[in-house]
Amino acid sequence: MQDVALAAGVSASTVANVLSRPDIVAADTRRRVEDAMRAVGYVPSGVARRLRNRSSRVVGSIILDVSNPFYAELNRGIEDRLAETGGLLIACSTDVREDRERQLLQVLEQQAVRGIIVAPTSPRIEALLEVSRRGTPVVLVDHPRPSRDLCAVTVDHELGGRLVGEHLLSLGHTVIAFLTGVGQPDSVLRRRAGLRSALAAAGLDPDRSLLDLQVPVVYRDVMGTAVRSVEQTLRADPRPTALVCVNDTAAVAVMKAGSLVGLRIPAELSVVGYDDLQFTAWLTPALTTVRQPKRELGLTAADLLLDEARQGHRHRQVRLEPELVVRGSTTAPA
Amino acid sequence: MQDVALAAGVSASTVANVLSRPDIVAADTRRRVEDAMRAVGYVPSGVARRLRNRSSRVVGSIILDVSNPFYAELNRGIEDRLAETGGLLIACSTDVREDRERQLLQVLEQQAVRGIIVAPTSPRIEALLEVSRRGTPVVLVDHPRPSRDLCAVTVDHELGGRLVGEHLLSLGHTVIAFLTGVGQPDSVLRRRAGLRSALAAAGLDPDRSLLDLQVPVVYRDVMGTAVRSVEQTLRADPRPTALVCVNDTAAVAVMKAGSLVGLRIPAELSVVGYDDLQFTAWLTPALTTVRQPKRELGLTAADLLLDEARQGHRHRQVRLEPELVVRGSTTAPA
DNA sequence: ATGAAAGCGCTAACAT
DNA sequence: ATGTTAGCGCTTTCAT
Repeated sequence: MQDVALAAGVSASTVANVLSRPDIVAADTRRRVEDAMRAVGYVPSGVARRLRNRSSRVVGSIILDVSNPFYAELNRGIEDRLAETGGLLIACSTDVREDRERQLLQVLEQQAVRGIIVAPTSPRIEALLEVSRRGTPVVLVDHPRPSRDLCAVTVDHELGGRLVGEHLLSLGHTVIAFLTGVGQPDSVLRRRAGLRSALAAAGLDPDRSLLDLQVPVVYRDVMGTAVRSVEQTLRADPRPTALVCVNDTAAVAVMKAGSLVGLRIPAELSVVGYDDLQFTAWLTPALTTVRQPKRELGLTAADLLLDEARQGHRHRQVRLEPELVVRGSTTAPA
Repeated sequence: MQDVALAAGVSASTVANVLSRPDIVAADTRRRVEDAMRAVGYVPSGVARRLRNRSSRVVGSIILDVSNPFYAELNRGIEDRLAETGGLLIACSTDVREDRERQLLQVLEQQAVRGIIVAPTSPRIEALLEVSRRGTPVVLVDHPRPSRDLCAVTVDHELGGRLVGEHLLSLGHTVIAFLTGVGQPDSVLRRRAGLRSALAAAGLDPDRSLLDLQVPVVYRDVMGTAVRSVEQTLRADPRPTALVCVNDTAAVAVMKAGSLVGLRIPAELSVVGYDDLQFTAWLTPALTTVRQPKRELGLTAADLLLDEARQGHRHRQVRLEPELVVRGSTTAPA
């Protein structure tokens, strides 16, 4: 900055003024300074600026895994909203490790980011509350127990489950399997509750008509896991005519497993996913699933975060609605 | 920091020493200071530290689209490598807009990040060279014309094309269609060159045995685009017996389009993708494709970037090899 | 072993 | 309209 000032024959503060309040600088002085900047190859120090100003344009997000399509789209929503006002996103993955979440939280707080958007690995949010209390806004995404002291966006997973239940009931299914891994997060439990409530509302006994299939997922052998799941479904008595999967990836694996064991889908078994990843529309049969408003989740989270800077901000809890997408993988039972 | 010093009954510099050189502080003083930090709820200012130190733990990446699985995995590789030394990633998307790339580059440089990893939108890299010259290391990913003045990682796309060609030839295909959008990047041109060289090596005339199918992609109607592509393939004379697609997503769409028009794949048409996204293994038929070393690309880029800080660093150009993955979507022509 | 002091690059109140 | 000046929170000599 000093160099620029020298080259332009003005003081450093005039250079500063050209940067932050160009209107108060005389037009030709401004031009001289701008030329000098270019000549010198001057790059303003965002770091020094922030030390002075307190304000940062960078927001952090801490989510499970940036390479998971669901979170990738979520992040994309955040990024798009931030970009509208020149903001940037630091996207970090935890791999569901609580220690990593804590570490990332700490680093981001020290970076003095504008705020942090977190899809928490655990329901315990004390650490998040502390960060928020110290002055770095925190927004929760898809967390089970929204706190009055934090903004939050969630998806109504119970509705998601209910929509699936109602759809299958309307097709005539009365025995349904619900395929999950072991030790599922709250969102899955809610979905299950929604599914059961739909069955109950139709006069069925959820304990008899909903079969819980908890399968330990072997990551090196997803296909093997899927085949076992399908076999287990077919062996059950009474045999389920529909299989509701914990997410689209699982559903795709299950459909493949079905074709491996010679099962016709949907004729012999209807399959339902969750998330609505893009390619599921292009499978054969195309997947019936529940669309999560992934991008909207990110947009809303960013909105809430940006609003924290406003005078008189009040924490809000927003709930978004998922949407049933009926395609070819479900049909009436044989 | 002053508060902590007061609470611990020491000077600010002792607090600073506890932070950056704990060993030179007397054990019990250190304990007193650490207690005070906790009591006060002290969070060191990463910003001030960087203004003093020059060093940042944050790396930026500028890629096409974080929600594209290919780039998501690339970023994941970068993030994983950085995490090993406490580094963080700011992941940004350009949507192939050059102005956005320029803007992001500028913001990241001002943030004084440790370095920037870029998958450039265009072959013109002057701006990148300038940033690098001014002191922010830049690493190129998958850029066509590696510069001697920048580190770079690329995938040997020509090899990728050749592998596909050799595979199809070995199955007995002699008329092959190559499906791309219009105005393809250099990487696709190289793949095409590899494909042609394989045909030539087998004694075929590439101009006759390779049919270029450039289809304008309508993003709102990917399926329509796919159907038109398949129809165009089938109408060509001589009729191609294999369709090589620009990427896995296109290949999946094409397979779906095939099933819509009653085409049996691979019996009547072999289909090949590119990238090896996870779910392609679970399609029916599973997709024959070329695996790009997505995560390795990220790991290597991060390695190169971190190495820039080393005394005596020399810019390097690393080329990674793709790998043919043969699955069910290709077979001998009827 | 600890503290005093200077300064990283910038901004904004105040003075000219 | 422009310049002077006093920090923002930290690190790092250099004294003590």
